[in-house]
Amino acid sequence: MQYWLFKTEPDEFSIDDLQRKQEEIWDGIRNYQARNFLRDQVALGDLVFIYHSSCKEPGIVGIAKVIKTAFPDPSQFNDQSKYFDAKSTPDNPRWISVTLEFVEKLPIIALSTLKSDKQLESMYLVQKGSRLSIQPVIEDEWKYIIETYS
DNA sequence: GCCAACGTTGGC
DNA sequence: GCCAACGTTGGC
Repeated sequence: MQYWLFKTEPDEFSIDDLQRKQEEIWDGIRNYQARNFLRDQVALGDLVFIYHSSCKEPGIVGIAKVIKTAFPDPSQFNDQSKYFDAKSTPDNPRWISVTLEFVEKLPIIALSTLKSDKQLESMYLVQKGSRLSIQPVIEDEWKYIIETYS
């Protein structure tokens, strides 16, 4: 069992949207490091913190579960999509999606809270320059966050 | 809107 | 392969 943190902008797709739809193809990831995690490491049954970014109160807002692993991100072939990539072909897809299922909503665990917690100093999310939209969370961090803040 | 910290592109 | 210019992320 592995743990992850996926960022999303709530204006685009929020935890409430996921709760309403129950499952969602996680598309639009256009960063190679994040893509590599999706392609090579995200496994069936892994648990994911859903994180709201670029919004009034950034933070962890819920939990989801991986119910389908690496497949070509459909949006890269859709020329109507803002994620369309003309250089990607079905034979050699460049971008990868997984499907997430809603598990639960959490009372927001604010970025400022996580940042000020000494126990979480080494968490990737709070590192300077951390920008990855798909990032691993180590088991100790996951359990500590659940026990302390949910 | 600002800007630090990256990531990508493309000429050489 | 180097690196300047440009683009993006995302907190504040």
